[in-house]
Amino acid sequence: MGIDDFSQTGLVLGLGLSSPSSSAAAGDQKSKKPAAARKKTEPSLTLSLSGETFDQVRPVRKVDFDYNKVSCTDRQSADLYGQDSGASSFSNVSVKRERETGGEEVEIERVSSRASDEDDDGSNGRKKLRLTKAQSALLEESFKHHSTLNPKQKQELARELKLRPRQVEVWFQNRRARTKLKQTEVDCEFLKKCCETLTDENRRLQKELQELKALKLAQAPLYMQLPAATLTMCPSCERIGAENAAKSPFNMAPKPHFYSPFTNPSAAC
DNA sequence: GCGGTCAACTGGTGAT
DNA sequence: ATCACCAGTTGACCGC
Repeated sequence: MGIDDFSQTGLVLGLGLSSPSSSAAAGDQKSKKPAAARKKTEPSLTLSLSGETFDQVRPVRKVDFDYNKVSCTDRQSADLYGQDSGASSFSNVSVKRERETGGEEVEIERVSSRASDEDDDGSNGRKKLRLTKAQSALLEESFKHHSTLNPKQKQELARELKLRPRQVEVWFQNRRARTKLKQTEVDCEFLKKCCETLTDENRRLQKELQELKALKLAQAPLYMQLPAATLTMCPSCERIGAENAAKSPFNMAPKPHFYSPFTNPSAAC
């Protein structure tokens, strides 16, 4: 008996938790204490018309009691609400989703021996929810308009998508994280390029500096080409130094006047 | 089998 | 105290 067979009955068999509070969705709003909230809830088995009890579906935690609802959605709503509203949250049946060539998604039921084993010891690994294309599209569309949701928007979106508000909240959190990561990668690339550009510029300027130094050295008087250690500053050279500076090919700041120990300082001054 | 993706979780933090 | 958000992590699933 496959999902389709279930679906054709128009009934939903739900294994979940009945919260003492108004609804699981409302309890989920208090996201800071999900574990505690779950511990307060009671496992329940529900049978209802399809599409009525999606908000009872709870995520699976490895150490938590299996409070997943066992439900099947009808084929008409499979495209939008196909998986999490039931199929992907099966506690004893895992559902493999395959994409047909036309892009339409099909759900293939298969028995999971692991899930069966988990049933034996009462524990369960969490099942992977895959949002349908329609659900993702709607979430993306909503994300375009506002990257964060207020509680009302969250409730409304969850109702539209037939997901729990917590799932919508998680999707937005992860979506923001992905956006941020993507932006970080873009920034990183940009900074890399900046770094390369600056490195090239630095290299070019260093080279230019070397050339200017070489040029300056070539055009400097003989005494200026002598090592600095062999030069002594003339104590009374202000005027002459300034003149020399004015004659400098680089015409920079006035240079102090140096004289060679090999020349006569008094003659120079 | 392995790596990537992503829903879901945990623990921390700041705002109210 | 409660809530929303975030960073980091986990685990299921999928394609190769």
